[in-house]
Amino acid sequence: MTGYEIKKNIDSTLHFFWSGSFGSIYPTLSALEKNGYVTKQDVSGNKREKYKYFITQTGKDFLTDWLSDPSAKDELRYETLLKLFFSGSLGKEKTAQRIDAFEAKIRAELPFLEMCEANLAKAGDNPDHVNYLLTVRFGIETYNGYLRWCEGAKKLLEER
Amino acid sequence: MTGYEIKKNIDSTLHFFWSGSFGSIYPTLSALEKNGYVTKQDVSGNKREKYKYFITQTGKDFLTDWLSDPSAKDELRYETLLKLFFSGSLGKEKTAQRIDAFEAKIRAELPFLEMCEANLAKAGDNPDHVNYLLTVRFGIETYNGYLRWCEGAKKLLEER
DNA sequence: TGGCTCATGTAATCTGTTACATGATTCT
DNA sequence: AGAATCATGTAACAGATTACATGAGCCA
Repeated sequence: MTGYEIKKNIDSTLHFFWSGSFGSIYPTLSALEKNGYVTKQDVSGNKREKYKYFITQTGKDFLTDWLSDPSAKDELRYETLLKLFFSGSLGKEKTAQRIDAFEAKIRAELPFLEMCEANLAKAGDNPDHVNYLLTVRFGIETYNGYLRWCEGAKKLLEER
Repeated sequence: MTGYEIKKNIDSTLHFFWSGSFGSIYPTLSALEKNGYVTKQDVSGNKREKYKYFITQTGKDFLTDWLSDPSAKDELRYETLLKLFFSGSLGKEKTAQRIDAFEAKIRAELPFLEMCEANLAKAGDNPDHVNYLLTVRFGIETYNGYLRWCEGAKKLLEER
């Protein structure tokens, strides 16, 4: 893929749990090429400049090693919750409004994930599809957990 | 609180959705003092050096402003899922092992959250407690979502 | 007395984003 | 013709971690 295509792919398929900017993607691709993990190929033709990157055997070996290592760093920095944690002084009403806004955001994003799930459930022969489907379902289950929380949270605020 | 106490508190109560190292906490406290948001007080006595920080009115006003702004940046960088996404070549068995390991990690952390919930549900008069309880419940619901995903994921791998 | 926890802080480094800089191509 | 998208890349900056440096106090 090209750097631009990689960015597009991250933003669509991975965006639930990963992100990356051009400012990190292009320098990383250059570094990968310098280390022999990928090769760069000019596919501009007579059009504007455009370079596709291809993984090398060295790159594949390195990737396999990385995938084989089960250790993984999962980072969350959830400012929404940080604010909620310290918002006791804000009052119930405002807190409830925050929760509504959060709920709306989640509900707006769910259909996209469900569409991805439906598409991946159909095309099931490629072994990679199973993994794609698993990550999509992770997003769906997490979001459903969020929604359950919203429901309970609003109930709690009413009671107190 | 002292810088050390702040770190301890983050690691225990907030660690589900926030983190911070001494390398960021101490310089931040110095910056806050320089800007008049907190004051620093020597509470060493005849013991080893120890400084407590207290929020000023300027600090409280700034905090209220920050809390009142509903915009929040929620970041996730979930390497576990990133690896899963690209692990189609690893085979079903290894993938299932990964999921088991993830499930074990989550199950190990849940009792702590449930203990926090029980404690907070009891002491219910302080208005801040409601918010603490809400964040703990967020953790619990999210973790339950993860567990539901683990169950479904293992089923999917068996079927295919 | 040895090891863990308490306690403060800095320096080097790493990783990433935002904003900038540039311009072609395609769609309406 | 104008707007959106395609396409590459750099430079300045921001925010955080890790490792270092130091040492007191407490408990078994």
